Amino acid sequence: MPATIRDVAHKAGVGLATVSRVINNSPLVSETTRQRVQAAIAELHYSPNPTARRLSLGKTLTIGAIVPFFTRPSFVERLRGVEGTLADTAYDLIVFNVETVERRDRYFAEVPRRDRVDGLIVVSFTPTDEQAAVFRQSGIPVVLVDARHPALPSVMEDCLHGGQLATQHLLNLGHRRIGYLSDVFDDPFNFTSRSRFRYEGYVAALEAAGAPVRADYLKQGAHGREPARALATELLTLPERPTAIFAASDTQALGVLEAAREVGLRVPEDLSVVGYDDIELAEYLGLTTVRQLLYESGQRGVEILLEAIALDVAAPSYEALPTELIVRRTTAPPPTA
Amino acid sequence: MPATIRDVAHKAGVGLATVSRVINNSPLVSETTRQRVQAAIAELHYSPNPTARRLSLGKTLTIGAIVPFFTRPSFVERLRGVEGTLADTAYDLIVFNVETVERRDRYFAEVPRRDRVDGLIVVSFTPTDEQAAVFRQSGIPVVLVDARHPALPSVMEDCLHGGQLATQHLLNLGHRRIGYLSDVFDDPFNFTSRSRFRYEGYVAALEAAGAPVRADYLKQGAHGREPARALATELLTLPERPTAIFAASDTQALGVLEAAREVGLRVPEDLSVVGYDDIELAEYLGLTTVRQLLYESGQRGVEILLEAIALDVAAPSYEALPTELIVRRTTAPPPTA
DNA sequence: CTGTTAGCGCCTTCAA
DNA sequence: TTGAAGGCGCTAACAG
Repeated sequence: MPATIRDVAHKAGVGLATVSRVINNSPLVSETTRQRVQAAIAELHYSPNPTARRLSLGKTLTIGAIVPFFTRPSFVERLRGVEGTLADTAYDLIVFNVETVERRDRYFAEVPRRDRVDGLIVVSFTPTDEQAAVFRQSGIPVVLVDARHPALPSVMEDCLHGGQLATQHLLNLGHRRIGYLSDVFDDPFNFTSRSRFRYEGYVAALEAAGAPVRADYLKQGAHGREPARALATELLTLPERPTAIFAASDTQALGVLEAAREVGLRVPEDLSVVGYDDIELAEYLGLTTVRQLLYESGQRGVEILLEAIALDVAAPSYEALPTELIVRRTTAPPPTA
Repeated sequence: MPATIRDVAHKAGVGLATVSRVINNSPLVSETTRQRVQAAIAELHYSPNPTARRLSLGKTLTIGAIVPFFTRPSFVERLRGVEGTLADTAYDLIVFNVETVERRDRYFAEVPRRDRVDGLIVVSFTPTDEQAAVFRQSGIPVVLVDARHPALPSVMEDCLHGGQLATQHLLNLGHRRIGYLSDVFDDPFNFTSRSRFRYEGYVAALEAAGAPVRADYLKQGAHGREPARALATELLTLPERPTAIFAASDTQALGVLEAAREVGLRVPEDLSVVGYDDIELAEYLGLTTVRQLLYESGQRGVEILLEAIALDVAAPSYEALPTELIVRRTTAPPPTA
């Protein structure tokens, strides 16, 4: 049985309210009584009961995070940013891991409640308009990280910028024939189609450099290494094959690497390859790639959330996070024809 | 402002207690009033305020997990087991990520409190005797996962078994000259020296098979791929080199693979290699390795914790989890001499 | 079976 | 500056 505020008040010979004031750093306490109270607090190892505090304040002092968090290392890294930022505040973090749609629907229905959390971070999931409406009606601020919705505050990497970075790097090396390989673009009305925006960055860079944007250099298929290998083989056996390939994910870049090996092309001498994501394997294999600010995305999400809580408004917004090019050993100038 | 129990009582024309009884499935309610109350609940979209519930019950309905959770994928997997198991209970999960000693000490001091959590899971950290004493005095059950302490309930992989598995596999393939490579054993009084117990399993398997345990086949050094590469080179340039090497971690196995390449040995034709951990790279490279039941360790930890909470006792215990051998492409019969 | 009442521990007016 | 008292929403005796 931990000591209560009453015990402290008793021991210090003051009223409950005074102890409360001391705990909350109210200036309305004389120095002498403050010290007396603090002595009593120390003696009793007192610390206020969080639950009672929450009930009395009408706040949960808790932030929820709904995350598909074990499916990919990148999600974990974002969550790390959330936790790390929250650790220095008075808020607890409750984690809701989503791996199935049932789980997701359940959490979406049960978690966004005033009496459950003071705010909610949703990572890597683009809500439908209905789901967004539910979030808004919950009365608590909800911030999207690595996703975007017009009705909600969102933090997301700048895919267009990432695509530009990668392409510009190849352009700078002297490449003009650059292929793009990705999974099929999502619905054009989906604001979070990453590969689509990466492609737009690719196109923008090419056009700015006056390089041709060739339809036969765009290959799309299912996600994964194997499909990417097949697509890359098509690219590499073209009459006029590209001298560089930008893959929309590292996984797909691995497929490109395999295809190059099979076709007998050396990387980077004969073919340059750029990936996207900077997964663990990328470093091991020396893959040039684009890295997102994962930790920072979680951090910014929390910052925006805490601000929304403090101001009691959660205006829709969109914040783009910059990306970073990691140059390793799979890119070089094109073969001198 | 969500509806309160009072609103429901009012609308249903009953007393507060009756609503409470309905919420908590008490049999002491007539079917008719129960239905009336439930109708009111539905109409008002009522759901009980968790904070008030906690205060009244004197329980937090919350479990804490202290995890070094972003430093390695395996920790995340264990945490996943914790979350998944808790998801089907009434408990919330608060996550405390530890990446620095300051953070650890702070969490160890602040988190184990009755009014904060009902129970605590500590992952992959072996407490000192003092820390264990603090846990015990906190009055809440604390369960160790992937660690062990004589004063606390613990769940940990059976390292000895893992070492045996790996060695037996090599023995079965016909190897007799098997090297062991690991980081330096921890203090012998540390119950969680994994590489030490893996070595003991290795020795046990060799002895059971009547194979020699040679001192020159045991190499230890700093953790990491590079040191392992150096150690493996020593092993492979021995006058009578081993035909197989068991590395205490996949990372170190990667170093062995590199060393083999440098020395001009083919894997698995000339040299078999077994790792430990089954990291992501292991699958990519086809490394034969030992996999632990990571998810299950978190799950068991929670089960033990919930039981301790229910029974209000947390007797020290130790539960060993089995390990699994994953045979891939780095092991084969030894070269026929 | 059901309603009334007294807390759970803390914060916050309102008086003094 | 300080203390007393009411209330946050719910549960659990205790009477009826």
